[in-house]
Amino acid sequence: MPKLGMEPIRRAALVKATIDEIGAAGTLDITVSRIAKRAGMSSALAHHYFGGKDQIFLAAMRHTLTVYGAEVRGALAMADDNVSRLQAIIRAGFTNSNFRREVIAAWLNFYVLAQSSAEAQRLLTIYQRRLHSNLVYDLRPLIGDRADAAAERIAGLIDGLYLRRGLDQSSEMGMDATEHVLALLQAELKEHA
Amino acid sequence: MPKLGMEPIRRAALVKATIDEIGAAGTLDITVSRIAKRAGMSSALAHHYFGGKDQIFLAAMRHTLTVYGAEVRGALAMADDNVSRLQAIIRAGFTNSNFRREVIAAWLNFYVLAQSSAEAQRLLTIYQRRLHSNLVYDLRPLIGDRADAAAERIAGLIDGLYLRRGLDQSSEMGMDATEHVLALLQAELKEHA
DNA sequence: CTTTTTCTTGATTGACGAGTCAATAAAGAA
DNA sequence: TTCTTTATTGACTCGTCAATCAAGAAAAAG
Repeated sequence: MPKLGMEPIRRAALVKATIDEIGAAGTLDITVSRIAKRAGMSSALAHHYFGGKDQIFLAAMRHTLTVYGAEVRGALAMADDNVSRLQAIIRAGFTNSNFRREVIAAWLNFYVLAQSSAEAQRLLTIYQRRLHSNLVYDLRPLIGDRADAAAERIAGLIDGLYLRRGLDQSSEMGMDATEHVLALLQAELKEHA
Repeated sequence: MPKLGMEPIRRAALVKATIDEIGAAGTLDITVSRIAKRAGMSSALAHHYFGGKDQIFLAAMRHTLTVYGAEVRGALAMADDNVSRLQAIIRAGFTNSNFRREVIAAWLNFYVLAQSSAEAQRLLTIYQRRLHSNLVYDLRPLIGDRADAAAERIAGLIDGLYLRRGLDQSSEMGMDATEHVLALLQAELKEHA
């Protein structure tokens, strides 16, 4: 019973199913059939809309990065001064939604994928650059020349703590990760005085 | 022409070949046959000595962690006071050998593997705990109660910068990563005063 | 009401890969 | 020498999976 305009619906369902499947398996070693079944359609249809497994993965990756980007933008919109904007950026990285199993699995696997896929590499670089430039934008007025190096450290600590907390997804450790990065931020600001 | 006592030699060759193959592919999605061919033997022999693909991966992971551990211990042996020991630990994470393509690929993939393999998870936890306790050991005499939180931040920054630098293995960025973590160390120490 | 477009899948193909096994060969033990 | 242990592989099994395709079914267009 073909309703028209199915394409965007199917694509969205496949992207979600892909992320869930990655989360369930912990790997990119999952089959198109399982993704399609989870999304409620045949594997042939998945191929029809995406063309191949690789493109399904890349779509899932784009989606993950888009969601993260939207979260950051949302948090930034509610902050006015430089310091609270910086705090918002930091907090956005450690929200509960970012600590769901599937999201963690997706990020880890995308890092791996970036080693063999130029497009994945590109997407990840965009994420890194955006985070860096967001940080520099608000750090510069506060600490001037030190902004770049400080941003490098803060971004590194965000990624590193996310990696460490993601591994043993034990309870709510996103809390303390946030505190650690905020502490680093304060140290970077105080250093200037 | 079976010489006796081949087992350790074969195992070592397979472990090395596995890491190289992971580095070449960027993935754990590699075949036992290719590993075996790279190690100069038949795939049947690989199965004979390791029992299965999973165990080959775990052996490769153990080897990688062992090498890293040895590097740290070596660096620590040449330092006497607390501060230079801390600097040695930090530097050990960013040596050239840790930035070889295969080593980076191995680490990234082991993080992914830890999501689906209890044993891999265990090994990675050991690494994290050891790094943390090494840092605390030398931080405690310097900053007391602050040691634990500071160690968390330093370890997080080490992992995070390694992740970021490993992705775009552009030139010698291990240098600046080291500087960043050393800067954080100084900030943590100064904070105490 | 026929034609075209969109959507959908079952069946199939073609390839590949993990793990097994029987058989071979050498070295040492008895 | 004969027996046993260790090393080694080619061939094979069994399963899986990505990708293709021809065909069907429903909506929209004419």
